[in-house]
This record gives sequence, C-alpha cells and structure tokens, in this order.
Amino acid sequence: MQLTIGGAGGAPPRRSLASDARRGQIITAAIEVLAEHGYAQSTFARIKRKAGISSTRLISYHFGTKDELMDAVLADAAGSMQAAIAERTRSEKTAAGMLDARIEAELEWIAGHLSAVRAMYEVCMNARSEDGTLRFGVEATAQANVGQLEPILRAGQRSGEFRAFDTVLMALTLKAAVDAAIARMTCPPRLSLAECVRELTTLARLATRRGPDADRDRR
Amino acid sequence: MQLTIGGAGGAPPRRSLASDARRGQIITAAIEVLAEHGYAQSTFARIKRKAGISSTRLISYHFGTKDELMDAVLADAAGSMQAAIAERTRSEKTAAGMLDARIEAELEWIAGHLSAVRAMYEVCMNARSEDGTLRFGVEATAQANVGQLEPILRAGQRSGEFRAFDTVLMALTLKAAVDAAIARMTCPPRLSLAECVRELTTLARLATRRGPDADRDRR
Amino acid sequence: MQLTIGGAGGAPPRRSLASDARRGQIITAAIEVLAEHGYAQSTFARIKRKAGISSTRLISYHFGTKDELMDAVLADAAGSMQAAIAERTRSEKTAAGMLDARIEAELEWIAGHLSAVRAMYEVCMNARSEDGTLRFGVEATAQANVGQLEPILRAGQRSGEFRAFDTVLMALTLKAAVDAAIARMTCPPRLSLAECVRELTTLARLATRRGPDADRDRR
Amino acid sequence: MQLTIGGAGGAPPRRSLASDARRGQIITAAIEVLAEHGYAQSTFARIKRKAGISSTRLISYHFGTKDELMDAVLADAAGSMQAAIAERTRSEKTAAGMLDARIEAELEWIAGHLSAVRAMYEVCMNARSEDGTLRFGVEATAQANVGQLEPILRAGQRSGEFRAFDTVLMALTLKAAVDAAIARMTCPPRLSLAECVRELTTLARLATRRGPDADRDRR
DNA sequence: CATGAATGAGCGTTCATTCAT
DNA sequence: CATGAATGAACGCTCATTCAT
Repeated sequence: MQLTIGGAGGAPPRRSLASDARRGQIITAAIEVLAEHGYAQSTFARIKRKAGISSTRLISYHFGTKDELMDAVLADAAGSMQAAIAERTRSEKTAAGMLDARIEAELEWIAGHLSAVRAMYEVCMNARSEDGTLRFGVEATAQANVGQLEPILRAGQRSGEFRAFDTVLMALTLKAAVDAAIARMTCPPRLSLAECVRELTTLARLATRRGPDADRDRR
Repeated sequence: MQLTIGGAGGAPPRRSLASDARRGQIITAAIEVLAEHGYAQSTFARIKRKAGISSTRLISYHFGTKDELMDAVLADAAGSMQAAIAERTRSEKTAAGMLDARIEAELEWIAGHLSAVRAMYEVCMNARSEDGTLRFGVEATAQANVGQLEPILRAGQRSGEFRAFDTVLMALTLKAAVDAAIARMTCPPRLSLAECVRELTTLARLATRRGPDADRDRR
Repeated sequence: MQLTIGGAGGAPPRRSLASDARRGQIITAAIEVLAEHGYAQSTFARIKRKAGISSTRLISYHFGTKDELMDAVLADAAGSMQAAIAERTRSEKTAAGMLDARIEAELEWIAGHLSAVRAMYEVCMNARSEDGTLRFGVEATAQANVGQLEPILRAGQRSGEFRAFDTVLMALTLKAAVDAAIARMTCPPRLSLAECVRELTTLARLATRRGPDADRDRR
Repeated sequence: MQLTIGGAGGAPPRRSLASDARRGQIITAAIEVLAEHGYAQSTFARIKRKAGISSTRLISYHFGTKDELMDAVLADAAGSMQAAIAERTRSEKTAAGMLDARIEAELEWIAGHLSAVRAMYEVCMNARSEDGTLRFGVEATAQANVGQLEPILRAGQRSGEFRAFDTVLMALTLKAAVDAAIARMTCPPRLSLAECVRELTTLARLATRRGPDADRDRR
C-alpha cells in the first residue's frame, strides 16, 4: 500500500505536539467509523461523534479535505502494517522462509488490527477522484500488494526453490488468500490464527515449491 | 423506513411484458453505473442518464426503493453467473473435474462480464441496512461463495482425491484467487484468459491433491 | 356542516350499484385513515391499503381528485350526523327542550362515531384551495355550526325562556363545549356519556336561562 | 430517523447572541406561514421566503429538523402567552377573580396575537411522530389547558364560591369557549374584544357560581 | 368498471466546505 | 489552536395526477 504521502503531509497546520495528538485522535475515530459503517457513511459528522469532538470544523481544520483525511488513515494503517511485517521478515534468508514469515506476520497483524484492515479496504475500494476513477484503484492496490511479494517469488524461482508460475498472479493469489482468511477467523465456524497460519503456509508451499507432483503437471 | 406502498409512491408493479423490458433496461444501466462510478455515486440521476430515460421517477416506479433496485441488480447478475457455471459443471463426475470446470467456467464468465462482476462487488460491499450492517455482508457473501465450492472439496476428501485441509478456508481461498485473476487479466502486464485458467487450475491441483510432496509436509 | 355537494356528485361515473359500493368502501377507508393519521398523511396510498384495493388509480377513478374525495367524506359524515340530530329534536317544542335534545343527540352521535368526527375535523381544518385559503374555513365551519343552533337561541330569547346574550357567541360556545366533551369522554380520567350529557345540559341551562342570579349580574 | 448530529448535518448550535436573533427571525416567519398556509404547506421553502433568507439550509442549520423548529415555535408562542396571563392573574386572590382575570387576559392576548394562536393550533393538531401519533396530541393539549384552569376551579369549589361540577370538563369547556370567541371577534358580524370579555365572563359566572337557580337544577 | 405506465414538482435532509473571527 | 455561521448542491423519495388501453 506504499503511499507517496507517507507519514508526512496533510492540512495547513504543520506539526505541533497538540496537533499531532488531535490528528491521531481523529484518525483513530475515522478508522473505527470506516470499519463499522463503511466509506460512504463515514461522514465528518459521524467521525466527530466517535472522536468526541465538538465540531466537524475541527476535522477540516486539521486535514483540510476529506480526501486528505482518508490519505492519512491509509498511510497510518498501511505504514504500521508494513513496519510489523518488515520486522518479522528481516532475518529470513531463503525465499521460502521469507514467504512463510510474511504470511504468518501478515495474518498476525490482521488478526490484531481488524478495524484498520477493514478501514484500509473501505478507503481503497471507494475513495474516488472527481472524475470518478478510484484514487487507490485496483491497479494501484494490486501493484502495492504485488510489489512486496513478487520479488520474493521471483527470487525463489531464480534460486530453484520455486517451480515455474506467473509470479504476478501468484502474488495476487497469496495476498487474496491471506485476506480471505480474515473471514475464516472472524465468521462463526471460526478457525484460530495458528490454524490459519498452518493452512496457508502449507497451501503456499504446495503451490510454489518445485516437486514431483508439480513437475508432472507442467509441460 | 416505510413499507413498500405502490401506486402513488412505490411498489414494484406486478410483472408484465412491457414492465420487464423497462426493468431490464434500468438494471443494465445500473450495472454500468455501478461498475464505472461505484456504489455511493450510483445515484438515480446517473442511472437515469445512462438508461436514457426521462425521469428518476421511472426508476422508483419500477423498483420502489434504491435497495430494491440493488437487490434486483444482484439477483440478475448472480443468477446469470450461477446459471453459466452450473451448465458447465453438470457433466463432471469427479471432484477434481468439477473443481477445474468451475474455475474455468467462472473465469470465463468473469472475463466476459467485467461490469457485472464489479457491480455485484459494489453492491455486496456497500449496501447497508438502516442499522448500518451490510445487507450482503462478508458473512453472507462468504457463505454464498463457500456454499458452492465447499461441498465439492468435501466430496473430494471423502473420495480420496483431495488431501486433508480446512474446506472452508480452501473454498474462500480459491474464490479469492479467481477474483484476484480479474486484476491479472485486466491490468497492464496482462495475462490471457487461457493462461489464467491454466495457472489457477494448476494451483488448485497442487493445493488440493493428495501427493508425495503434500504428504511429506503434513504431519 | 351543510354542504351544497350533499349526497350527490363527485367524479365522472354517475351512479351504478357496484360503483356506489366502491365509493362507500373508499370513503370508509378514508375516514379511518383521516382519524388515525391526520389530513396530511391521508394519502391515496394509505387509503388504498386501508381499503384493501390494488391501486390508487381506483380512487382517482371514482372521485377524480383528492379534494372531491374529501368533499365526499365530509358530506357523508356531516349528513349522517345531521340526520341523527334532526330526528331527535323534531318532537321538541320549546327552545330549552330543543337545546337539551340537540346537546344530548350530538353527544350520543359523537360518542358512537369518533372516527367520523375526527375525520370531519381534519378535513375542515386542513383542506385548502390552491390559493392557500381553507376550503371549509373557520368562517364556513362556524357558520355551519351556528346555523343550526342560533335560530333556537334566538327563538328562546323571543319567547322569554332565555336571557339576553350574544346568540352567535353562545352558539359557538355550546358547539365548542360539545366538541370539548369528546376529550372528556375519551382521555384517561373518563366521564361517561350520560355524565357528560348531564353536565353540559346543566351548563347550557345556567348559561342561557333567565333567572335571579343571571339578572343580578346583568345591568 | 437520525439522532441530531450537528456541524455538517444539523443540531442547534449552542446559543449565542447572533444565533438567537436568527432563530427569532425564523420563528417569526414560521408563525406567519403556519397561520397563513397551515402546517402541511409550511415548508422550509416558504419559511425561507417569508424570513427573507437565502437558503433553507439556514433553517436546518439553526433548528436541525422541522420537528425541532415546530417545537421552538410552540415553545415561543405558548411561553409568551402563559407569561402574559400569569402576570395578569397574579394579583387576584379569589377563585372567581382569577377565573375572570384569566378569561380577560387570554382573550386580550389572543386578539393581539392571532397568527401565533393559529400557528400553535396548526402545530398541535398536525405535528406527528414517526409512528403517526400526534406529538402534541389531544390529550397533551387538553391536559396543558386543563392544568392551568382546573386548580382554580377546584379551589373555588373548596372555598364555596363555585357549585359542584366536573372540573375537568368545565376547564375544557371554558378553554373551548375562549377559543371559539376568536371566530366571533374575527368573522364578519364582529363582536369587540370588550364585548366578548363581558359575554364570556358572564357565562363563566353563571356556569360556575353557586346560586338558587343552579341549586334547584342539581339534585 | 378497472388497470398499467408514466410523470413533474416538490419535500426534508445531509453533505463537505468556506468565510469570518 | 479552535470555533461559529453560513452555504449550494445533491440526495432518495413521495405526492396526486394523466394518458393510455
């Protein structure tokens, strides 16, 4: 989700201690509202109420426009997720190891930040420019996701750890699988985080590793 | 929220020949608008324009409320997709065969109905009831998808074709993989439909089939 | 409430057996809706539902416009009330006797036709012409009410039964007192019909009769 | 129906000097429109025009919803009427004196505030909650009126000034008589305010006072 | 006698935003 | 740093009515 906006940027007031606290308070409220009510219903009025502030004016004061607030939400959530994942994959050397570590780290972060995940989702799928195009469109989102995973897959193919496959589609699939696991962990006939990690790492290995079964199927 | 009334004020007039044509015309326009502009921007005014009709009143005349229109869009699109898939999987006998046929049929339908897919997506992820809950929530959507796929996976496990895995998560993953392939087929470094089918059926086989490699990994 | 429209008149279809039944069915439904929901909310849609018919078109077919329907409601209710009262006062000869009989008859009819009373009320107080003036305005309503009562009062003054007072204001007051008794009979700390009759006839006697007390107060 | 929100979307901004002026301006306009056109036709658009403001948005900004505006109208009018009456009755000691003073004061206020009276009337008889029940129903209105008058009547009975009668019905009747006098003062064959006061106080005395005539009639 | 299709006008409400302090 | 006042545009929806059969 790598955004150029990153951590810095937004509205007129450029940094101060109290200002940062306010911004954080509003972002947190916005994330909860996004997760609960979806993008379209995430109005300034609702965010104001959730944040316990007195006027929507305070939001536009700190973030300027709604788009900028959403940018900030996205940057905040995506940044913290990437940081968590990066820390866990740093020590891995093999492509297979990095892949497993990524899956485990991402699942763990997701399980612990369901609202933030949902919020990122809502923003990416709904935020649009004036011309109607998605501001963080399918392409952008796909590329962001792929950007992290595909280099690992390519490295694995070069090193001979992985079989031949389309690395872009595989990256998309693995990302989608991790996202799908959210539903598996949260909806009624639940699976535990640990079980999901085991299932998905197994699946990833079977899907990517070079092996007799895989070899036979490819021509 | 008022119950549907009818006459002066709203309910769907009981089907007639001319009425069905109008409904179809409006549904088609709604699908296109949903795909282009997203749920929140799919206003009656935009749909009116796209359908080339003279008044938004005509929409509420035929569908009552916006929710009912969206229901009709969803029923229309989902129905035609399921019909297409059902026809293609009917002849298959083995679980593996049915799985492959499903993936191929679904990918083909998707590739030929991108707007409808996007529209279904927008409705499912955004349509909410008065109380704020998703009308076709993650659970409902997940269950619908899982409902089609999981019985096949379970049958395959019983028949010994498939290895042991969580059938629900696998169903979710395979569905997510198919959806992810949309991006692979449409965004710049494109893959053809045939290539996607081959990649995904291969992936599905590796992930589900009982085999030496899979056996070794499971304890 | 003497209306020129009376029992005859209305929309295009001029009398038939089935048509009259339909008209009656719709009028009855309209009265109930008026009593329950008030004039503004007495829409064709609601009346349609209450009458159990399939389309609002049926209403406009039989009555033309909403105003004409309301005229018919008023004529129906007012006519039946006047008829009931007239029958009871016919046998009285003295002004005092006619006054008491009127009060008793009107209170009885009201107690037995609360919905119709309420409906008449709603129509008279709310039905307006295009120019914004009340179609059965305060004047018209007042005159209708006064028209029945005032001649009796004047006769009583001429015959020496009644003291001197403004007959118009007295007529308005007595009518208002009877209407006020509705609340006394229907709201929680209820009074019975018989008690109301006794209280109001007593009050009317005291207010109208020539007597030592009254004489002393007038100069 | 949404709770009041505020900021972007509606709640009454907490009183300020300029704000109160605007509120007063809008309330005055609303009263005039209610008196002229009735409740159903008292739209924001009409009130805007009458108040000479540029947008209906200004109304919802200051009052939130239409119901809240109507509440404010009612509170404003009823408050000023009660204040006027209270001031005039304060000095009276006997029940009969208080009753006469009330009638005179109320008639005077009414004669000077016909629009406000009509507006209160329109709001009470027409404002309804979501469930269709009158927000200031017959019961509530009756009780409010009765609440002022009945204690006086009861006190008069205890002190022996008044005869025995149902105090609630008498209160309702006297209130209705005063309201009826509006028509007498405004419709063509007019009576002056002073004449109405004399007629009604006489009537009230005859109806309530203990006396030979009254005694004879009661058993 | 009854119905279906269509319609233009208007409703109250909500939206994010801007101009002032 | 924060707030109050104001605003134009758009929303979905409901209204009674009319033109066809």
